[in-house]
Amino acid sequence: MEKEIAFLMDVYRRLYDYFGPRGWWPGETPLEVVIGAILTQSVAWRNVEKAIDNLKDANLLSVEALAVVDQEALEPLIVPTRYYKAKAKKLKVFINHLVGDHNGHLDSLFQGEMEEVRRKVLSLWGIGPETADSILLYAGNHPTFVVDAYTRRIFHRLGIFPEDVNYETMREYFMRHLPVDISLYNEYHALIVGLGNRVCAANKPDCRQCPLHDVCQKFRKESAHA
DNA sequence: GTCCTGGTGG
DNA sequence: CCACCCGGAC
Repeated sequence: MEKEIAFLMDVYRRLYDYFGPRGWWPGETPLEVVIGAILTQSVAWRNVEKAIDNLKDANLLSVEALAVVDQEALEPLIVPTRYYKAKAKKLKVFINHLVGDHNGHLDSLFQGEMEEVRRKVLSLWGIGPETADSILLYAGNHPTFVVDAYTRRIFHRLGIFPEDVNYETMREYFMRHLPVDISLYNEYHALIVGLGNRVCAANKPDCRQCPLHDVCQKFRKESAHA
């Protein structure tokens, strides 16, 4: 048990020393974080920025404006994020719940015991575990660990998870072995994403410049063959 | 052609 | 388990 804490904190320190603080989430307000978390599903963040700029230019970055805008009017603005019809619906579903059950206030939505809030957010159509945890951590200041496809890929290569590990198993691993710390969870996930899209790529990982190469099982195996 | 901070429905 | 949603950068 103590070994896992030491390992996870060593990985964290290496990533932090390599990248520095990432300053996440890249959104200016809690509402923007929520919108970004939905729009970034399976899409590069670069595309999300375009959509958020479009929403901002249309004066739609407020609960009041999003509450009255038609779903069909939302669609053309978020085309850069792919699946724009589905995502327009997801945004409306979230806003409708926020207005209907919380008088439009995110503070009210986030109030209460974390797992209770998480179940409530997860029950909304279009909000899966990664989006829910991103919203809870980065907009709601709840200490939940966000995991994603990068986390699975990186920690599988490190030798920690099987390739087909599910979301909840990964989340529980981090939350069981790390101290409950919002800032740590915030930065750790951001660093994992940084490594995932800059170094530990799906096809051609750049293992030579990876700050984790000497503790990586996959790297050791490939070296053993050389 | 590949990959990108997923989620739903069959 | 798999199809679908369905744009943009490299």
